[in-house]
Amino acid sequence: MVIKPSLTERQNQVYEFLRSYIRDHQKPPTMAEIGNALSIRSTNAVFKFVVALEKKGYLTRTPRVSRGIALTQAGDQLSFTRPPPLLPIIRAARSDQPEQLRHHPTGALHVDARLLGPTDADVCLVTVAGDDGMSEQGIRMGDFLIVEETNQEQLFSGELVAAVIGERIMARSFDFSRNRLHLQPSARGYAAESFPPDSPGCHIIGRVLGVMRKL
Amino acid sequence: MVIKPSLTERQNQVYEFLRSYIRDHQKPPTMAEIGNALSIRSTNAVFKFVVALEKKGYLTRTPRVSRGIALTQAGDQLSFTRPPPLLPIIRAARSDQPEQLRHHPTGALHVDARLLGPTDADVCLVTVAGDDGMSEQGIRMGDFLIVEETNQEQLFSGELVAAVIGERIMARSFDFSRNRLHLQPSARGYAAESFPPDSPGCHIIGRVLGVMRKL
DNA sequence: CGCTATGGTGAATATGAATTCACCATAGCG
DNA sequence: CGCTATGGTGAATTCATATTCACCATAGCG
Repeated sequence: MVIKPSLTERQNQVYEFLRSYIRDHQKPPTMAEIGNALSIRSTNAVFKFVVALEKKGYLTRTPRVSRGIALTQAGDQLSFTRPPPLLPIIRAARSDQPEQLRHHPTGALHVDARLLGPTDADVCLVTVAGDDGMSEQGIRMGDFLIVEETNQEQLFSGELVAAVIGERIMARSFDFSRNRLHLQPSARGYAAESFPPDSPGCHIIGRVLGVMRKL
Repeated sequence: MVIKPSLTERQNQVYEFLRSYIRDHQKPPTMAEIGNALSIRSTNAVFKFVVALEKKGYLTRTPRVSRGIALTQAGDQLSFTRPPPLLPIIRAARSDQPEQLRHHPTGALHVDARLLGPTDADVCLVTVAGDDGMSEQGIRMGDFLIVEETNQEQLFSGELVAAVIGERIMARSFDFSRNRLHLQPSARGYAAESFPPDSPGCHIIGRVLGVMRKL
């Protein structure tokens, strides 16, 4: 078991116990329960561990409240406690009618928040329709792309983006230069495409945060 | 708001409050907190609601334990889609000690049941440690593989499997012929490996059901 | 050596919280 | 009408839990 930075062996044990207890019971343990698990007879010793972990930022307490312990983000609780968001799967639409995209989801999948990372934007899933020339990026036909919906101004050159080109959704490497939008596939044999800003033939959905595939 | 079978309006309100409180606080509320939210001044009234909900199977209590309420699966299924399973992320272990694998998860991620498909076996996640020669399959370094834990007899030739070879976990195409186990990478330049059955140098974790990647 | 951090025991204390008791109001029903 | 289920008040009681106090042992360090 990896010991977290600045935690002693024993503090780490307490921390790991908190994680497993919360996962199993859907609520934090009491001081006595912690002590019981780690063979500490005095709740005082446990209390001091909890305070130490709080000081180091691994948890927060609500004083004088039973089971008042909550693990912090730093301590990595999001993934196993909060139910993961349900992301809509959007289907292709014509690039000159991008508003249509969000209104006709074909389904939805739960995606763990840790695959999303910190983002305030809406996130959706798009399916890769065909072999779209991104095999070098490990993207294949049928994959789901996790897409953070951003507008063009928030993107950096070289980022992987999902875009509607014509009536197809594809993944492309993004580049904006010489006042034109360049969308490049990763594989040879596929043509890069280039559009003027606000071209009706091309609509950027957003940044690709991840990929999911069912075999 | 849809009222669940056999719940009164008020009982339903209590139940919905429990759900939202647990979602927001990662722990169940106290009687007083419930009463507070629903403008019930007497904890006794709240207590009677909780007992009623317990009797109807919407929750279970741990008597005389603070925050001893736990919502049941039954109540969950009626009210919202089941939270996706939380799969442990297992780390490399030596192939001659495969039992060790499950006992030291390094974390866990929620994975939508639709990516898993129908399976009764245990499913876990493994991380792809390095470029392991499966780029033709769209598998890259750092990817999570969704692995259905199966033993060798249940596998078919040509299936993609995850295996512990030496101390590394890798994805390989599975083939059993001439009384030997053949594990082939997809890319040229990587050697296929071949083992006798039950070789201590190789342990099959199971069939790869899917892939997840965070960029 | 004295000083400090860590990890502990055991008991006392105060507050949090579940549970019980007594009693009330309203609505539906045979 | 009397009966029962539901929903409620307020206070008392008892157990659970957090927090504090006093004191101890060990190891590393200047």
